[in-house]
Amino acid sequence: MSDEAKQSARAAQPSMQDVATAAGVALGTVSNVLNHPQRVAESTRLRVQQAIAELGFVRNANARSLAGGSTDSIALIVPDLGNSLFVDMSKGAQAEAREHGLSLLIASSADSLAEQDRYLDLFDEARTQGMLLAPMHDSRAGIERVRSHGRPVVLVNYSDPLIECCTVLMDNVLDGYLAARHLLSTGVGELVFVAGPERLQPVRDRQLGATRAASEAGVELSLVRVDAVTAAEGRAVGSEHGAAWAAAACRVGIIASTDLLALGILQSLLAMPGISIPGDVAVMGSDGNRSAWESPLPFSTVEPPGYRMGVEAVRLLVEEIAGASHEHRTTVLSPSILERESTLGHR
Amino acid sequence: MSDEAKQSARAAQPSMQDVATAAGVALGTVSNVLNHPQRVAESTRLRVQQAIAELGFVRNANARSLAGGSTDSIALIVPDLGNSLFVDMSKGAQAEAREHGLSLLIASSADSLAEQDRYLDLFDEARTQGMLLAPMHDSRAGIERVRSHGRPVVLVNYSDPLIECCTVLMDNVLDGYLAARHLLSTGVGELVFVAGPERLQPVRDRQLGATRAASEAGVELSLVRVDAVTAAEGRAVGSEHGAAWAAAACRVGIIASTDLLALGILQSLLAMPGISIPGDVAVMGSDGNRSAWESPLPFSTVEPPGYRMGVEAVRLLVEEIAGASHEHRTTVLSPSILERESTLGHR
DNA sequence: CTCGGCTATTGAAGCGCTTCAACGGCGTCC
DNA sequence: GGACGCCGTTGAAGCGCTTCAATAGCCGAG
Repeated sequence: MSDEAKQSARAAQPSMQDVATAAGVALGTVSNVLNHPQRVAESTRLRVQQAIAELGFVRNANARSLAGGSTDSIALIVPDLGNSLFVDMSKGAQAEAREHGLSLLIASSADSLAEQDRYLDLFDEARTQGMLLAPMHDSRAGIERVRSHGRPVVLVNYSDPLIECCTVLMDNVLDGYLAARHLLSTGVGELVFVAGPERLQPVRDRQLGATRAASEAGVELSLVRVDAVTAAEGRAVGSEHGAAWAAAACRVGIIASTDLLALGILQSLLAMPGISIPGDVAVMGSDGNRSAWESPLPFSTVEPPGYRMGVEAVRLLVEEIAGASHEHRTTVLSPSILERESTLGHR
Repeated sequence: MSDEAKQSARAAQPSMQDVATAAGVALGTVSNVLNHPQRVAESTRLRVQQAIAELGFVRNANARSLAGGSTDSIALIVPDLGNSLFVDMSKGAQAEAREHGLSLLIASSADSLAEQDRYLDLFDEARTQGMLLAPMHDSRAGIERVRSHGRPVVLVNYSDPLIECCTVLMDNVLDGYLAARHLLSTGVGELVFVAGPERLQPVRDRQLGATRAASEAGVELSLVRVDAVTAAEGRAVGSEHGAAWAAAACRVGIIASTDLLALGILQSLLAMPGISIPGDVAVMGSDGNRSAWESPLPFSTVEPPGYRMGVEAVRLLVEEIAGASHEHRTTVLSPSILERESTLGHR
């Protein structure tokens, strides 16, 4: 039997018909054993199950969903698994998917729009029940394409007012607001917001929140704009402005629009002699990206509710899949502040 | 047309037959347009393509692979996407998969054997070309099941001498060896290895390497064993032994068998007054897990070659898929040392 | 002893696609 | 001008499964 099993495996895998023949029953009975066991007499069921085991039969999911008309998987496409937000999100999504008896397939578009489109199409063709997408900028065409095929898409972490679908966001305005409030509470007299490219919506929102907090407190907030939210850009900013910040009349609070920027800024500031952190300059990140935490000095940041975003996104998707009368909704979750050495230790 | 498209999307998606009818050609011709365009006259091709666009036709990948007999995707199953090793691995695997025209599906078993089995079966039933598995301990049954169905599996990061298949490993003995050598080079006179549970092969190997380096240098290496490789256990170890380490006659070098342990140890040591790091005690991690880098003091560690492991694993898998005469191989890649403040700054 | 009403099983009709033998039209060559 | 070959196209036969109407077998009620 071992030989026999091995041989049949080497060649083509055994089909349901093979199982039926081996068990001396009809094809439909095998199907019933698998899908409606209560319809089958116990003796028959046992015989079929034994045949299945002996032949090493594996259901063909492709044929199954062809005949049955649907699959039980959903997909999550994220731009970068290196960002811990998306890892947390995938964990939440997976847990919630299993609650609903769905399997979650994860794909990373590696920050490439082309790759994102490839996966959208792949999952579209695979007839998944629906998709969760943490879209890149300019994803509209791909999203609309999938949606127009009747396949629901829930957006996560990024919204597009022109796309009409369920969305799960974190409150990036609050993110910036909390970051600024935290810095202000440590006694800084001046704020600097290091912004990324205009097109990055989360970054824009954080700026808005920070600005609001600053004006509420009557503190000046100045702006530094960079072309990319990377550690390298952060280092450049630090080198360029570090001396001026340290020389300011009052203590300066820096809000980096992402943790990678914060990392770079800290790296360069710490390399400059005579600047005390957080004495002269206090620095905050604002997206809780753990892969930026390889820092010479642990820095404060704002943590996004990644896990809950994943959970909520699956809930919305499941509702839309089931829903005859579904109305698109947007869920907004709040981030939380994470205080560390780059801002504390002084008043 | 917009209405029409929307309607057909709401209901069932259009099939190839629908396209054929719309374009006034036979079913087979549509298939040819999609799969062998050069066989079709240009005028016909254009007509068909237009019909496809108008109907919003999407190939059904399930039917396709049923009829065609194969898919073009492979899967990667990892225990935890929170560990940056597996994130790097998935990036490498994805890049290499695309080189070969394959799509990579990623699944996380969330450290649950049951979940790992679920995904093994899911991908088995989905008739993927093969799987990459970073197995959990005790995975043999599931792996053998999939392999016995004729579906190749490549193991990553963990080997099992009882399972006969291609494997990609990092050299954990070298990992421990490098860590110990690095500490010795900074002038420690005594080494401590903080080991995890016996059953964790990588941890055992690191201990072996560290032991070897210690004996080569004629330095004593003592052992502390913990039940789990977590930050909490690390803190417990630090609290228990910290004072003794600091009081030792010579400078002590601590090798934690994982970065999470190192993190915990550092957290507790730094909370104890009067201990200088790396003056009295130097601490190293040894698996380069970036999610443990939220450390009060950046620590040295050994970085695994995650990306290259992903690439190599896909290569082996592709070879086995293609290979009539395939011989199982094991590729071993070397880690590299990462020096930071927890060990440097003193001689 | 018959018949209605069960339950367990069967067989066939698709699901949407790929593949391939067969076909028809047309230009070529002798 | 007829035979030949070629290219573009067709139609049908599956791929492995689900579903469902139809059937067979069985029991108890009449």
